[in-house]
Amino acid sequence: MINGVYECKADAKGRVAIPAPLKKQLQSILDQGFILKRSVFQPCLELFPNAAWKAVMDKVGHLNRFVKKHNDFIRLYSAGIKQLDLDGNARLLIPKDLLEYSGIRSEVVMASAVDIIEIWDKAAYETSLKEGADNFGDLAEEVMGAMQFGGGDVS
Amino acid sequence: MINGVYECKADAKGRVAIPAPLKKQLQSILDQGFILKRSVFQPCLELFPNAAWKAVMDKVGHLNRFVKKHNDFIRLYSAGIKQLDLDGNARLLIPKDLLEYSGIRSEVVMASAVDIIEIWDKAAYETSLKEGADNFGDLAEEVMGAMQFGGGDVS
DNA sequence: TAATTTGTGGGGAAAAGTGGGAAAATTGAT
DNA sequence: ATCAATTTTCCCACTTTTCCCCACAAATTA
Repeated sequence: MINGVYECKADAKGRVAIPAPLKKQLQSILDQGFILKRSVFQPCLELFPNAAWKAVMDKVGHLNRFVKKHNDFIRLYSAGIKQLDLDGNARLLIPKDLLEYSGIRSEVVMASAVDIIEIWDKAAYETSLKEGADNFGDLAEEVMGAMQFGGGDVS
Repeated sequence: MINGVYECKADAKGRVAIPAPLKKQLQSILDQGFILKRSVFQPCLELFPNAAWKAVMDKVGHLNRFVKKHNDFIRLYSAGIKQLDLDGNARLLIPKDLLEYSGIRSEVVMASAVDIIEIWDKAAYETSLKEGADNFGDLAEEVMGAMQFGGGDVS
């Protein structure tokens, strides 16, 4: 479980340093490599620690390739996957095609999402938060159902 | 359960001392760390004692990120999350992005909300109280009206 | 008034972030 | 096949920020 949302910067070469607090949380698995890929729903990137990626692949591995939709899903979901290691300064080098897909130029947001990290262009991130806030109440109720927050109110 | 609303100040570095009465209530968990994050609906911050946060994450951790609404919920709810510890003087160091989001410069209000603490810029807090006061009667009736209180009536 | 607790501010060491450039590798052209 | 040109990778050094500690001011209590 990873916790933390941090702003950082990409340099002209597409290198992004992992913010220190996140780096600390990932310390034990930093050298095990990562998978970087497009997000399914949003114009952002997803960074999977290798173990988290394996967990996903376990599930994908149980799909039936003789079912066309399964086969299609596997191909589409795997599109643009890159295996990455960090450089000596714990920076990710984001490939050009993924920079373009995510719209990342300089200002970047790294946002934990349970067991992976979403990597956003800052402006795109803020936009998506603003758009989502309007009906967050309905969303929370639908997604979390009877979940008990403080006083029955998700503030 | 945390009680009380207190005013305090942020210094030029974004450090906020926890008022003594609150500190007393939290004494046993001060050293267990906190989660600080944006509130979704209001321009204020939410401070979760670690235990309270874990309770939330137990549920969020079971969501399925292949469901778009789940994915959206996670991102919206996680906005601005930071893991924090107190410094040697029991002060919180509020990160720059959260200072900006909350509009906090100097005057701060810490308001308990059941098991978390809301942290407001004082002016923003007063404004939100004024706006809320107009229809507070209706709101109270709507939220609390249907609830069964223990012995007798609520008048 | 003295003593203790609470609140406030600042300085300096250490870590993190940032950028540039050299070495290595790849590509392409002659 | 060799050399030049471009890209990629790696490493180093500088700048900025953060964190930790100490010291003082204010307020509360004895």
